[in-house]
Amino acid sequence: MNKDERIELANLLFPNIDKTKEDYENMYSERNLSEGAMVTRYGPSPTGNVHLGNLLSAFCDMVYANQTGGSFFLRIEDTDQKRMIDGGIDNITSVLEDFAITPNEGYSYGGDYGPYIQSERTEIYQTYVKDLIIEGLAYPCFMTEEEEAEIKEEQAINKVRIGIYGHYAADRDLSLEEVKENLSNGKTFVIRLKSPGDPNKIVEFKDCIKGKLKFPEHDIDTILLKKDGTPTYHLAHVIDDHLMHTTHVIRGDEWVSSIPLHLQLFRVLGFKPVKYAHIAPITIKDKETGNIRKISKRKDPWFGVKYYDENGIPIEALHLYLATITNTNFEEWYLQNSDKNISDFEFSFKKQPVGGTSFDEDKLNNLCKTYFSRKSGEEVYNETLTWAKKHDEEYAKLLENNKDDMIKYLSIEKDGPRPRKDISKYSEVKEEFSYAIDSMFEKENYSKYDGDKVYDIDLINNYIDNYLDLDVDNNDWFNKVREFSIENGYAGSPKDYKKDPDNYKGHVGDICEAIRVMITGRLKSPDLFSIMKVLGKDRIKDRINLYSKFISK
RNA sequence: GGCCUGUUGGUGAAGGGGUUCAACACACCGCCCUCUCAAGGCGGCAUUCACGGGUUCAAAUCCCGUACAGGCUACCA
Repeated sequence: MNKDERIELANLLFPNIDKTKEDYENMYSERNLSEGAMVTRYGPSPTGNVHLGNLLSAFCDMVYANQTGGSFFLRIEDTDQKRMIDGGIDNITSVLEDFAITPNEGYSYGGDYGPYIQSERTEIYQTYVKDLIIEGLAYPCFMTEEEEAEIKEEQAINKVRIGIYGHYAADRDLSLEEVKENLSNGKTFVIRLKSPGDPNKIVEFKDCIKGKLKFPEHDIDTILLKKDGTPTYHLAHVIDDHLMHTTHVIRGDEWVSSIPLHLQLFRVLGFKPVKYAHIAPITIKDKETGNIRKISKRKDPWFGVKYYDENGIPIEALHLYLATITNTNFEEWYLQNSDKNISDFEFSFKKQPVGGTSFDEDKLNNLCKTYFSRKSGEEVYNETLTWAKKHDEEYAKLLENNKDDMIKYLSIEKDGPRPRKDISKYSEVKEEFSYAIDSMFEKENYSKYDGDKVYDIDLINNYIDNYLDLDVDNNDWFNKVREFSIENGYAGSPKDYKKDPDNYKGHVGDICEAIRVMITGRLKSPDLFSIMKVLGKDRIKDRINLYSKFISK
């Protein structure tokens, strides 16, 4: 076909397309950004639930765009109407919101480069394809899906490369007359790329994360426009990221084998290619088989996104985890910079893992503990309350009614360079601080105490009445306990006791243990004196009475 | 079948020819601190980097092969 024929063909195929690619080039002008600013995008398909892997890639998009003063946008990739699920799009935006991953622009966020949903961009794609046809770089293919499947089956049997290329691309050089005839016979068609690649040539390419990669040139006549006129991912990706002026495409590494195709499309369309950063999938070592596999929603609860909210894992702690798997040096940096947060860290593609990243639940847990340890008692209180309002209304009410006490308890051993590190989830607060709320303690009190010792109530009452002074500091308090111990036949320190156990009834620790169990109902607790201070003498006495009732039962 | 990619301790991983290169973190164990717990301190935990061969004076690091794992090979993304 000569050019005139191709123009006729293009008009025949796309009679309703009256814009030209120049119109769109002018419509979406270059972004006004400083040198080095990265424009990234998250392009989910509304075909299922969002999972951890999606979150990781969106997190990367956000972090790189933010730290370079660029832009991070959300684009809905809904070109496959068959796989759409109800509420899929709303689900995406609400998950992003819940996880504090905030695009600067995009679907439902606005911006100058929209529409940010591919189903509304069909005309744009068709305009570029029409141009490709005029240029002789694409053609209509009338092969049915069955015919194509047969070819591929035959290729598999003959052990040759699978795909529509070379002589398998039967409709590549149809004459205008043949096309017209097919059309008048009512045959449907797709538009294929007339790939200019030579598979004997090698394309070299540098991925921001994976480094140098080599592939044979792409020579398959990939489908650009489906039978229904909608684009395939490949075409939509290249056109959108060009028009939206994306600088870095960060995506899962299941896409690396498509790089030669995408690079070719950029060239054929006359676009400047984007930079690619392919991130490794999140994997897990299967306990049964010992194999590494992608994490799955069914087997691995943390893969689903609901898990975090339901279990009371703070979003910021999850961000911390995402940051540690995004850059392998983040963790060390964070531990050394207790006063800084994620936005102070400089992420780099060079420090991004190349192979699979394995999910490490222990590490997440530890990160959560570190997160809580760096929050003040009041912050922990507020966040826990917010969480409880959603998941445990009864407890939320108790928290609200006991705000002052609760904050005091949550603040124990929080100052200084080694803050307490005992909570890893909001859901643990209720259990960990079971002694903190009087009404709760009255109900549950000693039911959780699993020791078998019975403590001497008179002894402790004697101590409370005659020795306890809540207005002193921790050292003086403890010296007083020691004094009391010695006077009552207990050793002043565990060491003294160990030297000569027969000479003593026990040691200070036993006295403290008795007090601890009586006022908290447990053998382990944060600093005892701090708890006593919050309670005050009257409530301490109440609890001892409670204990006496408990043991007389 | 073809084309890519990966494989370092109980776990997550650093390191991409020599020089503390087998870092760091988590977990675990031991000791110390200590009224308990958490935290913290000290120490232990891969003589060796999937396996085989090659290049080199020198390899976890480069090359080839094998095994295993993952991805792609859709009118899905």
